[in-house]
Amino acid sequence: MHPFEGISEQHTQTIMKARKRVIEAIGKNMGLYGVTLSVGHLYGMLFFSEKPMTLDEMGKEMEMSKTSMSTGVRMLLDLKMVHRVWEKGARKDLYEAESDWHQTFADYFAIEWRTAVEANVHALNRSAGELRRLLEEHGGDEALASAVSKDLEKIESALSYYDWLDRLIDTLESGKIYDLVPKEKP
Amino acid sequence: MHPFEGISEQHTQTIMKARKRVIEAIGKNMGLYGVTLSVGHLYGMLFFSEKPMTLDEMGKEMEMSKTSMSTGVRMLLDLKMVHRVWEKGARKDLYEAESDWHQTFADYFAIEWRTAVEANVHALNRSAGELRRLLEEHGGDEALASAVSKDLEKIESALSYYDWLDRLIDTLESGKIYDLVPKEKP
DNA sequence: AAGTTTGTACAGTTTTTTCTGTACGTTCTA
DNA sequence: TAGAACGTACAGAAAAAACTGTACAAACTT
Repeated sequence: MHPFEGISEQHTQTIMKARKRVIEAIGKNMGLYGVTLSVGHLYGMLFFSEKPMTLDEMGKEMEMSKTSMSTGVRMLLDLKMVHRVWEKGARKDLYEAESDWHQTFADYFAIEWRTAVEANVHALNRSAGELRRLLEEHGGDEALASAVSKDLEKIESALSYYDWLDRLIDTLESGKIYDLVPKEKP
Repeated sequence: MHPFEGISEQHTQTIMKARKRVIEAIGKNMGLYGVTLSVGHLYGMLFFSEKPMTLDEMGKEMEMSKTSMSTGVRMLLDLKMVHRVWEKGARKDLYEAESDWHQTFADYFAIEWRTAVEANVHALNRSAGELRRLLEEHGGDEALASAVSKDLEKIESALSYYDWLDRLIDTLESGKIYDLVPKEKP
């Protein structure tokens, strides 16, 4: 990261310091996306890099092993926070940070939260089915019916929440969210 | 967790199995809220418990130390996923899972994401200020102006995103989100 | 086809996090 | 006011994770 040809040492320092503050902040808060401090830092670095970077360049800049860069980049790729870039006759793979953070946010939900919703809904439906069957077959048993009904209520309430969450994620994924909450300040 | 008085062993098994599946799924996916598998599991357990639980009861049920229950509960309290319950002349503290998951979801953003937004915005503004000053004072320097402008653009784009995210969180916190994405299926 | 170069799998090490047991301050009981 | 019970701070042990170096397969160069 020395893109500052023709710029004095002092001004370079100022720019680097400004960048570093932001990178640090980003890195620290990317725990919300389930990534390490160092992976967050890697993203921040790529965010400011004006040209796509290779694994070797990242490793040098971060003072970390190439292996770590490889796994770090893969995580960021999975989250769609980074994408591979093609360049004429390039030997090495090149990576670039996704700069549209609205998109990144939406992707995160479409990828991670959607998966969780599906897994939970699956479990909830399965259990709800079993409980409903129990209720059908032994509905006469007062104590049983009462206990099962309580659980079923909780499960149904959870399912209703996930239904809503799923629709919320839909609006993020489709971009319809920007009709509801506009990008530009009202 | 043996609320099943007057229910046969076999039916108790069925209910427990249904619960366990859900608790497991919940626990597994609560990593999205930044908590451990075991804390997620604790939450799931509380979710199905029909009466509020004490730390000792949780420890017994989870087969974990009371200390772990204490710290686990505090995390869940911080996330507002669990709240303390008052009971007539109770020696021990009692805790209960927040059952409104819409609220839990909203609180999570209001608590964790809002904090992150604020920290990042702070850093971005600070750095933007420094860069703008640099630009004002040495705008004549072609190379400098070009480099600084690129960084400023990125920062401003990020700030614009955070402004949007902040407003999105507002709609979650105020409940206005349910006008935009209704709880009930359309 | 031989020789490089590149990215990643894997095993081992280091670091971090999670969990436990003890100790102690606080609050309730008698 | 003495005694017991409760919750948590803290330090150490156990478990999990992050990170590194080596080794190797795939792709490219010549």
